[in-house]
Amino acid sequence: MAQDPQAKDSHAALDPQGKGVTNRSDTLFVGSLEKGFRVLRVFRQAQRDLGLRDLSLTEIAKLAELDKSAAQRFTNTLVTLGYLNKNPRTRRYSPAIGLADFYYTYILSNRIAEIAMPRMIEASKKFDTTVNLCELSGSDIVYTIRIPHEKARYEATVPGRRVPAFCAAGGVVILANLPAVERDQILADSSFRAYTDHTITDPPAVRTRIDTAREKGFDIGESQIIIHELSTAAPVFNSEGRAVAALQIPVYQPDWTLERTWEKIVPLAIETARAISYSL
Amino acid sequence: MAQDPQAKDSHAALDPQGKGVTNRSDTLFVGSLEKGFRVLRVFRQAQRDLGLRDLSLTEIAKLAELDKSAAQRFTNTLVTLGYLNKNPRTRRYSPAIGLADFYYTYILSNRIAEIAMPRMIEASKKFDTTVNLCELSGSDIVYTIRIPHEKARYEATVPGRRVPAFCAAGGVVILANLPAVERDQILADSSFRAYTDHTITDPPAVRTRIDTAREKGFDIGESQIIIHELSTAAPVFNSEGRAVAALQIPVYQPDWTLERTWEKIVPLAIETARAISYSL
DNA sequence: ATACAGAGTATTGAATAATAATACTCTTCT
DNA sequence: AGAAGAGTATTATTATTCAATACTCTGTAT
Repeated sequence: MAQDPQAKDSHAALDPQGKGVTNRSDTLFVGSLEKGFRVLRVFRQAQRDLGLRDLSLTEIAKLAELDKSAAQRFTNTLVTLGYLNKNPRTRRYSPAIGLADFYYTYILSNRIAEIAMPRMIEASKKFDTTVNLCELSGSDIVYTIRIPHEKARYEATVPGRRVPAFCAAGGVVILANLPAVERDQILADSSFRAYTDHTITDPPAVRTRIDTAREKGFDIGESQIIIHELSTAAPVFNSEGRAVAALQIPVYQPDWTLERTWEKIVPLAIETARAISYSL
Repeated sequence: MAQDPQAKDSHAALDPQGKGVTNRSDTLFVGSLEKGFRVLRVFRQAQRDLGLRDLSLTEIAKLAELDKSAAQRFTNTLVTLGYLNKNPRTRRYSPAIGLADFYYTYILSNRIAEIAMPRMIEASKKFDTTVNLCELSGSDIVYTIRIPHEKARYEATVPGRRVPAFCAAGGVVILANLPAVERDQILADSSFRAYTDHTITDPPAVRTRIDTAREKGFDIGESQIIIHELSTAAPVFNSEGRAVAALQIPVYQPDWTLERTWEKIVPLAIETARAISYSL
């Protein structure tokens, strides 16, 4: 099941276009810190593009665009801090368990996730489906909470996954309910790359999809990222009426038809999203 | 349900007692990188101890033991990189979605988690229970994969959570199957703090519990970390026979009695852990 | 077996880039 | 309205990061 032609999760610029914030060349920008993070990021890239679970020093240096000495210093530091493992036999580096701390820190600071969690668990039991929460990050969405039920492809079940907002149902419903300027900016920053043969990448078609999602209050993506996946999403609003997240429920053909999805899943997604919104 | 007297997740030294690896004072240790991470870690501590979801610059400076200038530089850098949010109104900082990337990176590099995931999903459906995978990190265990079913306390459902190995069922079964020297070292590093009135903290009693777990091949903790929780765990071994993880299933009294847990949950945990082990 | 290439590790002087002090501005509370 | 506290911007100083280099190890090929 499921196919996705080594589709790179978009990633690139997390940079939250500085609200008067300092930029990369300021004296207040600590370059060493960025280099350290660059080393960590390289592992995600290597996984995606090369299918590698670990990396040698020279590979890290190459991918992170650091010289050998710098790579040496940063890997050593990261190992000492518990964020990278070093296999003493192979001398290769891999991500370490310490990295999980950051996700925990983020999620625990996230009121939306906290409020959503019990409702998502409940919703997932209704039809034994996966239920996800996602939010916007640059022009991607990131899955923050996942209640997995289907045995989908591994990456598709892990929180922290990034996919382009324009083609993911969760992204579409968030974009649909954002102020126009923000939406336009994000679409301008998006590269409309296809994940499957069915991915809607034509900009006018993408806009139509978004407009429809705004009118109807939900979106269904058919094989947009994973083939045979019907991805239903509804927006979550905070108390100021801003679309801050999306509740997304994927189901798979042929177990689920489009009709049954409309009938059962759409109302569940909308209702759950609404319940979360009311509590925010 | 559930109580836990503001029990600090232990955290402290991630430091994987350097295997000939450089230490903190080497020229190969980049201090700026550590300071940056110290700022991020402070948020977890603040959550735990102060219940704060966001922090002011001065609070960060105090907690991270940095002067105001340093705090300023590091927060600015982290905001630019997308790892902290800054609320322009309140000027307070909070963890940002970018942090979720690291968990994803780690989990995708983790063969055990990948193999465990589908079996855990299956197992969770058997009795509609939560199923977790955890591994050792210093003297803690960290939950790496969680399939939540019960509406337990929020923190208890989030991957990345840390609890002391000595009192968590998952920790006990891992410790039980580690080489004696390693086990002794970890116990020596542990601070036997109680989470509940029922937590077994007496060192000889802890050792007895561990020995029993080794003999029987599983452990059940009764209200060890959360009251009314019956926590069942079984060890996962890699192909060299090393205990690399634990499969843990929590159920709650009075829905579940100790007897039914023995009868239903223990075999499920053991069987699932074994199935994972065979595939490693 | 031996030699060679490639990769990883350790050391060091140089200077860049991080630092800490300080002055300035804004906010908030009395 | 004024004062205190917090956040921001700027600067000279020097400690810390840096990159070059030499050394050691590992594994492969001859």
